[in-house]
Amino acid sequence: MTGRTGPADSEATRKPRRSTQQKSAISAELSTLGGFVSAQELHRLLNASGSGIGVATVYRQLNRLADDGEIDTVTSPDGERLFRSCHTAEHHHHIVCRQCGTAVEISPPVEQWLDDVGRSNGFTAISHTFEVFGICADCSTSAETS
Amino acid sequence: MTGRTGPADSEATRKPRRSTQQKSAISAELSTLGGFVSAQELHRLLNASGSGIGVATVYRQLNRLADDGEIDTVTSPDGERLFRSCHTAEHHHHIVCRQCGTAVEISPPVEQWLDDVGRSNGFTAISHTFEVFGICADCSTSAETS
DNA sequence: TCCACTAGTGATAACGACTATCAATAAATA
DNA sequence: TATTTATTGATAGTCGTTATCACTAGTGGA
Repeated sequence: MTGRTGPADSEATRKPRRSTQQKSAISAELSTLGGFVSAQELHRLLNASGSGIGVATVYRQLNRLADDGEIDTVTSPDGERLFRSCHTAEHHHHIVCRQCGTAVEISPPVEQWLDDVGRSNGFTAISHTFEVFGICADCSTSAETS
Repeated sequence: MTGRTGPADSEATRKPRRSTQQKSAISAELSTLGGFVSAQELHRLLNASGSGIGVATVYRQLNRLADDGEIDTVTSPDGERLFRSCHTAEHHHHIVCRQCGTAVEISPPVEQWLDDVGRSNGFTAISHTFEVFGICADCSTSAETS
């Protein structure tokens, strides 16, 4: 016991969360982009526009935002994690453009199905990833005319 | 023109393929294991049982086997690739035990659905990953009784 | 308003998975 | 058996991501 009063963890698990310029810059950039971006790319973009945010901070904030459910994450085919600001809190999936990161939300008919399959095979604590990549209409037309 | 006769690429793209002890050892270990393993783990196991196979070789063979469709690959939630010998050549998915790597083949009702969704959103060249992880019956019971 | 406290930052080292390099080795073929 | 060259293995390098740690800057109280 330290004797400090403290905010007595308002939510389930207390998490101080202090608002900083970097955090705002990151979320801002993320929402103006719209599509999915890698942490590396985001870091590059942020520094290109002047702010001297470090890589570590980008990763930190991105992870935190993801934990808090404020952004969506996806793992690209080559193992890189991609992020995008998302407003739907509930579980959903995307079809993501390999080229520009544009994403459309989809709801594949697998959630219920998965439960059944898991149960009937004796599996518990089931988690799943369903990620779809493709080339969006814009990118495929611009590729043709080049 | 080198003048060599050569096998005139029997398949689509010619690929010499020479049979080596290492390759056999790797596929053997893979099929006795049964479940999914990471390249690193496989390398560890192989060296534990005497053979002095290098990491590079493990990765090379694993990649080659995967390319040839002789083994299945899956990407774990933390980005590591897992391999297992598989006999079904056609496209399918698995539900994999996070603990022991045991896998059951599943065929989620998404293949056709995906086509439709992709088309209706203007996406082409669609690829998808659908990976399910859980704890198998064996592992969950052994965890209880510990 | 000033201060103490500490979450958050940033530079960089470290880490882990994976790949490239390259001399040496060992299958296949003549 | 000799020749050719695919394959190997040790190792350095790449790349994404995280840990470390001294320092900076929100925040709440005096």
